[in-house]
Amino acid sequence: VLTGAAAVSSATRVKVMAAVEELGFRPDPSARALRRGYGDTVALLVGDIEQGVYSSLTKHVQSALERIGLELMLYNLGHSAQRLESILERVESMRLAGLAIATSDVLDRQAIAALLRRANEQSLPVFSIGLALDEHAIPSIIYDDEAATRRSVNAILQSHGGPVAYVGRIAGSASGGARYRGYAAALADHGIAVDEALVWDSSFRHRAGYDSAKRALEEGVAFRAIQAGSDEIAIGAMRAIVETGRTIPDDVAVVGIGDIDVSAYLSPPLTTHGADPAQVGETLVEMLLAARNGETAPLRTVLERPFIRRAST
Amino acid sequence: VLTGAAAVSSATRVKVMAAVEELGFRPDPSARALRRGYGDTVALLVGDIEQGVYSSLTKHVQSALERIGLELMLYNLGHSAQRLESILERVESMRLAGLAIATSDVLDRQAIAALLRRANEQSLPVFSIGLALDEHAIPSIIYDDEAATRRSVNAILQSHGGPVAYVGRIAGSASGGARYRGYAAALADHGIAVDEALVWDSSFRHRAGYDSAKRALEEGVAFRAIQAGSDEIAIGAMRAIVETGRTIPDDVAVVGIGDIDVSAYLSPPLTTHGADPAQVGETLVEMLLAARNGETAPLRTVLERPFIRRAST
DNA sequence: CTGAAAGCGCTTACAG
DNA sequence: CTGAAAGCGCTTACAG
Repeated sequence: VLTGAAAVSSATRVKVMAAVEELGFRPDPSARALRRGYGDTVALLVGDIEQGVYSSLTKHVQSALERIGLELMLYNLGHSAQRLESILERVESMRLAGLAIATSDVLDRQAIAALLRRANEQSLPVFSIGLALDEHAIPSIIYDDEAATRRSVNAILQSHGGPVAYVGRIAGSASGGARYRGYAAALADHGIAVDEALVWDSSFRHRAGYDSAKRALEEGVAFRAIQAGSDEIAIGAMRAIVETGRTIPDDVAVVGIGDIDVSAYLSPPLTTHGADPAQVGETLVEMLLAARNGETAPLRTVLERPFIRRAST
Repeated sequence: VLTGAAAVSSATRVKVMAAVEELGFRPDPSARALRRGYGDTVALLVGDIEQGVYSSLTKHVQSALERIGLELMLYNLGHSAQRLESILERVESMRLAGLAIATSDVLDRQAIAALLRRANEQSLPVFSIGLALDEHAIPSIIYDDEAATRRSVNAILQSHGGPVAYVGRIAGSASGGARYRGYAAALADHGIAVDEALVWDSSFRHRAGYDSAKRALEEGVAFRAIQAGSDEIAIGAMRAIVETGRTIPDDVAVVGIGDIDVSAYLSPPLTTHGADPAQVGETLVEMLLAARNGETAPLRTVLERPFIRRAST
């Protein structure tokens, strides 16, 4: 009766359901997982739960999963490829209902191979959030980051002029790369060549944005605006700008990407590109349900980022 | 050999271990949980994963658990008592290795009763982080928030004078309450009575701090400094202060509590009280190990918050 | 010290 | 349509 798999008379069904109600019967998840081969927990591997974009993603994914009766097991990658391998190994014996990897880090061949092995050998549904892995037949939910920064850098060039610097062309970050390409494309739209002195690598954290901008300012590099690779980077850069006696946006305009909670409450509030974690959670759930029913979900879902103009530009 | 429970000759042990190595044998977690009655996953229930203090806590708890071979299952309470009940019900059948509740919300009798039932009936180790439940025999890891705000408000009164306002005496929040008591105690230390016009309730979010401060400023309430109930609240209040043309700290000094990542990169950087999530993770693991071995861990662990002075005071 | 049996709570085929 | 058996992969007692 409970699995709905067998033909049962409605009289029996009613009796069974009454007993379920009376006894408060709940199928045992461990026993069910043991017998079925898969349970009701989904592993979510995030780049860094301390970053605003990942914590809000986690919140929405968890509540979306909960709505269809699934549990969320959380792993923090800490942007380490080595940790990914060890987590995949741990997870191997776990009879998961699904695995979602949410990181902007480019995965090396080995890591992708490990993911694919897991997906195929165990017929475990694997999904990617933020990183396009659809070429590897892994359904992916991504943002069009290149279009986003291209749009904002074009807007800055028109309203404030140049030069525009880019902070956060993070080595080994896919979204860092896409965001940088959008920046370069916007410059090309205006017939401007990329000046390597105005492109600064960094990690995704506040400190990285602060350090990059501080160094450039101290070295006397001239720029009218900054497009950052994340809101955290932008916030760090803003601090460096203010600390060295400059004003935002009059001396330097700043644009982030991600729209974390705090961005609207900075002084000045940060112009940025929004995200839609609730939509990501919904899409992931749809993909899980499709995989469960043996249907094919679209391999690539692309979400647009709304451009949010605030006083930092 | 693997459980270490039986007497085995060393020759056999070696042969078994060799086979384990060769075959890459890993005990099946579902089967083990089914037979033992408990598995290797710990449920962590957090107040709101989007708040910086909870995301860094989650990160450190996960990595501490991982070190002793445990998995973390995450639930977001969203500061809702109703959600707590439904999560406890879900979790009932899950054969958990432990359950940790991390929220600053005061739990009502019913919720505490549900927690205790779970702990006793199923002999499930239950722990509390941030909320003192040691009176109910639930081991608790807490910060001395009252001492923290008492110290900072005393420091402000000496360096900047008064009046000092308090934002975030959150209805139904234990830490909001403790932090408010510290504020009131510091005023008493200076022979000052609490002025209800200077105490503003709010939730823990940026918007709440912004709204409270904005309203007070527009109504012409005079104050020289603000002690906030969290860093997020402080950030919201800072925005309202700057927006209405005042300067921090010259017109209004601001102190937060929690030391979230962004606080050091604000303009001006926020004076606040630190946290030690790594220590919380370690302590939780010790408590879990003690419970597993039938030992008694201390029922109450109190962590001190370091006072971090930055330019907002 | 070794080996085999019982049983955790389910689901899935199968006999009636 | 109903009922009972087999088996998922372990751990724990028990017989030898």
